[in-house]
Amino acid sequence: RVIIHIDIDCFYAQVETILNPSLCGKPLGIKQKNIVVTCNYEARALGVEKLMSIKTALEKCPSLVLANGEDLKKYRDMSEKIYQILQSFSPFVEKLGLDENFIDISHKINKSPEIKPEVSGHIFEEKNSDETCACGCTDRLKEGSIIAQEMRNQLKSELGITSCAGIACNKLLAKLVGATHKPNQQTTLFSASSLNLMKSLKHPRNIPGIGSAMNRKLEVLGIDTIEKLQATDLFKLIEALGVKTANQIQQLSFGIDDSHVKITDRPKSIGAEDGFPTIKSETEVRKKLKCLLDRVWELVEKDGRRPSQVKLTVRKLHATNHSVRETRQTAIDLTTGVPSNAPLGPLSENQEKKVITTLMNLFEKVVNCDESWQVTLLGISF
DNA sequence: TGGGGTCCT
DNA sequence: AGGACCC
Repeated sequence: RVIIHIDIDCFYAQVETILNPSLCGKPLGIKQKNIVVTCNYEARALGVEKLMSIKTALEKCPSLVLANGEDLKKYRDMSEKIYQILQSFSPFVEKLGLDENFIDISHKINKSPEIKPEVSGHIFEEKNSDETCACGCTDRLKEGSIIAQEMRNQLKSELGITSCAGIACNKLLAKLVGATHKPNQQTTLFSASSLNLMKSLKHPRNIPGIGSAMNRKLEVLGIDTIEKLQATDLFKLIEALGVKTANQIQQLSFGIDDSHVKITDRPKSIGAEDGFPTIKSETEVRKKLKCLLDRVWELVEKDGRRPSQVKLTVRKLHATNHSVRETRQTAIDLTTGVPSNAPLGPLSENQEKKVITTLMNLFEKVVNCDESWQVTLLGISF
């Protein structure tokens, strides 16, 4: 296969700069509540990092300009335009978050090209990559790099967006190799260098698919390098992680990933949440929920499908000083009064009343109304 | 630490 | 319903 991974450079910061060109060239951070969730390269040069607290960021970089990124609408809109452009190259596009996409272009690769393609962009380990694989994949990947370049050129010319691309024979390697030259560059991995790319990650935690929980289990086993993960006896790994996960992550450690690019279709859930210092009364909760419902209903209406379930998310300030999230879900019937096949419109008063009542009932299952409670986040999801 | 999502158990 | 993972 030939898989391309496209990753937009500091996505939120680019969108803000396109919407407000006067930000261009200035150190820019995108803030959500107390956190700089991402920032542009000017800010990074001055010491700002992703997920840093606003306080620390301003200490490091007093000239930092901040844009509020709590409402994701602008980013969703740009993400959709990016997706549409990539889809014009291949129907096999999978979104990961708002700013990353995998594209399978295997079917677009010329079986017998008249002229041998040259690579566009970087090659991973250029020096020792002069061998051409007997199966023909080297030329196929080179052709992939040309297509990736065309995709990135089009994102730049039509949207003004710069991006990175990785080109490889599977999703794992495409994503990893694309990150080796940033920003606004692309890198191709020929399969002979796969093991070297994996080893260059150093720590197993750097493999996508190995998160903090699995990493902790691996460290208990003394596995703290990719090579140790490769060399670990599979039965030992199965004992700790279960057969499926054990097999999967040991394969990943060798750069093997058979997972397919899964076409991103309509979302399985649509939600909105909001965090805040603290809420202590049910009237405040009701008000917050109404506000969230208006926000989420915009998205639901655009989607067009009639929700059949609602989920409430509540984050409580626990006595032990750290917070806990709980969810409650129930069926909901929003068809009463209208033909059940009628298009979804703006939220009627009846529907709003029904949803809010349902949500308040769910809320009472989460908080014990006799005792005092503090809520620091509410979320609605359909 | 934020405001989203997916899939598996 | 929660927990793991991703951004």
